[in-house]
Amino acid sequence: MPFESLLPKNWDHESEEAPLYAKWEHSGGFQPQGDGEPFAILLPPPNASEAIHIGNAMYTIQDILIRRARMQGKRAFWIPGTDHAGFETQVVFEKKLEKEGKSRFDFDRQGFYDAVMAYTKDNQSTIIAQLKSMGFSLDWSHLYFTLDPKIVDAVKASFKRLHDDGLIYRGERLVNYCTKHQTAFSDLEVEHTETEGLLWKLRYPLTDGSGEIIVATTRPETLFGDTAVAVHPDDTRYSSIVDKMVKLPLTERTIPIIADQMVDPKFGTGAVKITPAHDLHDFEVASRHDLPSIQVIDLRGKLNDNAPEAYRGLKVKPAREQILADLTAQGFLVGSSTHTSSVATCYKCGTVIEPLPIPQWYLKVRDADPAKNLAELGKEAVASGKITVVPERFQTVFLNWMDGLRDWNLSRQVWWGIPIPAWQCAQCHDWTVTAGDTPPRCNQCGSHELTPDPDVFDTWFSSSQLPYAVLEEFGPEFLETFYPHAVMETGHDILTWWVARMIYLGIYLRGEVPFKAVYLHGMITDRQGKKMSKSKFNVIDPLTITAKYGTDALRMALVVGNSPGQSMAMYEEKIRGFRNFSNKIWNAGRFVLTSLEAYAGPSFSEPSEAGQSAVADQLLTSVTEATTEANRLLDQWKIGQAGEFLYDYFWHTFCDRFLEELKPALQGSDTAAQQALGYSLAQLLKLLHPYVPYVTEALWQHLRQLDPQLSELIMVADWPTT
RNA sequence: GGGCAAUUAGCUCAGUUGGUUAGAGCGCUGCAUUCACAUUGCAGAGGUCACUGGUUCGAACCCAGUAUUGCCCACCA
Repeated sequence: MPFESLLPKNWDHESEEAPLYAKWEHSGGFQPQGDGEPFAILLPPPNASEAIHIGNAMYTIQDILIRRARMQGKRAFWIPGTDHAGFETQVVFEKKLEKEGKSRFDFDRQGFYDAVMAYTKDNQSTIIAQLKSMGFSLDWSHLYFTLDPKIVDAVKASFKRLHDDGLIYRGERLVNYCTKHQTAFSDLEVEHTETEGLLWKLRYPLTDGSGEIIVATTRPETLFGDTAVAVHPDDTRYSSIVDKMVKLPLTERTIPIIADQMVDPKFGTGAVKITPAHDLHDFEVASRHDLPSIQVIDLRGKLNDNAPEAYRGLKVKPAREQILADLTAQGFLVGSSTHTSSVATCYKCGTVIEPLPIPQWYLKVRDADPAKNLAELGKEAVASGKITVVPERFQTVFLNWMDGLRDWNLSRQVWWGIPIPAWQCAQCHDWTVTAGDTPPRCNQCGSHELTPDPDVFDTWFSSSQLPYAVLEEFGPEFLETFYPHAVMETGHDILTWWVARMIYLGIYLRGEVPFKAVYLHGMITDRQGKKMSKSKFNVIDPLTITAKYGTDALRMALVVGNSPGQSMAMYEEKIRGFRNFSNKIWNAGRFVLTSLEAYAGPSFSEPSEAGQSAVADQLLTSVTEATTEANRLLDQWKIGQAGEFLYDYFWHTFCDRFLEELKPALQGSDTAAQQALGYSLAQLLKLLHPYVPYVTEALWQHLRQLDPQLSELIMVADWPTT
């Protein structure tokens, strides 16, 4: 059949893409094949309960890496999965409930969990379909979900092991607590925002009647939790009254004046009230001076029974107003001044974080024993080059981060997630940790009165174990073969949340780095360089784009003109340009196909002998050079540059120059020139295939009709080398 | 307060580690249509490479500093 009538003038992505994907998937080529070098990439799991967003479209980089590896004959294994995204999903789900006039408290705990599970599973099929439509060559026969029983078991077993090794402990300290979401957070989940506030000066009279001390505070409502007033040891203004007692306003309680280095004599009045239960500094001062701690704010952000009756049950803000009014009335308020400070807020809802004394499970990141020093183990892996970081500058970011690493709070007061396998004894209050099974008795005193910890793990604790937990889920031979993974490709924004934790947990728990390289891409922004967010109405939905311009166009637009770690603007005109490129490839292919319709020469899979045409010879040389250049860039992780190079080469050298110059040869019977042309096209399609898989595969299928020796799919064709 | 990045054409950005006249896409100007592709081709205009010094035979690139923007980290009550 003549190609001319067979092939439409324009690349028809709409009708071509889905059948091609089905063909790939059914071929089994997405699964690791043969016995080449193992090359695994774990898909950073998208949130199962959300639709795909433009950030997920950046998985294109992984697809490019995996498709090239596959063509290079490696055992390419790209592992798909979805994330239960504990807290994130619970927030979304609760918002949905709120719209229905319900809350999670309308469910019992299991009922709620089941409802979220159903909701999540429901959405999961949507996101899988969306990932497929992006052309991603993921091995769907090995799909994981972060709450798969085996993964859950692995996470609990790790917790037990870390606990037994002394790296997990029950920390009695202040935690970052969001009173709206009713859960604690790690330091990472707290955002600091500059806020203009007031600094009040309060008069605390000395009990011996010899005077008073004026303290400066931004939080007068915590006054009932004060257990001391602190001044700097060298501050001569106060040296004579250190160790004297003062009477706490609005109460009958007396507290001491103490001296501590922490106090900045130049700030405020040089005297600060110490509220160990509600301030991180004060907590430390209290532990140095052995001061008691009195909690006056409860988990809902209201004053509790430790406050005088008049204030109990008031939320922080009204309580503050009431207390200030009373202090003023009784002459304790000396004055106030404006004051800018950075206030800790919940990264999700913006509620001011309340530091509260709640015991939680912590992972100890430093230890005197080098074999247990997680922070140093992680550092060493990167510093020594066992893990390559791309771009390089993030290596410094990583190392600096590890230097400042602090113990990690693993507990979340959330219902959706993996329950922490710990039980508290009603008798001795000690904790018994297992790998999941309910313990028969308390490890400490043998009592049978055990209560399970109601908390769940921080999602990142489980996701940080995915590199091995997922492989183990598939079977021990997978861990054996594919660990460590070839590369972890993700956004630079989660270097600290996720990548760092995967590294040190992988090294400690499995004795080897989880991946050999980390590739960090930048964030996608709108044309003005602003972050995309639903509330700004500047989001680009990847599926709308692919429907309009084709998947290949979006894929090119995402990687070309971008370098790792650098944020990148995305807008429609840019994508349109790459739609034109898809079409250019299509038409170049169409032209070659129609020109060679009657071709009966040697296969296109090998370069021809020296041809009769000088132009054909130049073409072969040129394609060889282009192949070298593309490989050189790709070997240096320069995916964007390689893409741009191939774009430019194909369009302006192959098409504009060689196709034009070879037109005369195609009219005649210069078989050598024709073979050179067919060969060159095949090579270029292969080089382009990881970037624009659909249009290249579509053409390849037609090219095979001229040359049955070509592989069945370009997806598994031999990668061009020189 | 500390750290990291960015600053190159009207716009969005590359620039392969110091080497001729600094590149691309979009936009703009002019020309071309029975030609694989107008989702095209050819030609062209457009840049003091943020600024100031320094190193060098030679700097967009290296060094020191300045400015602006963005991001990350940080417990000043």
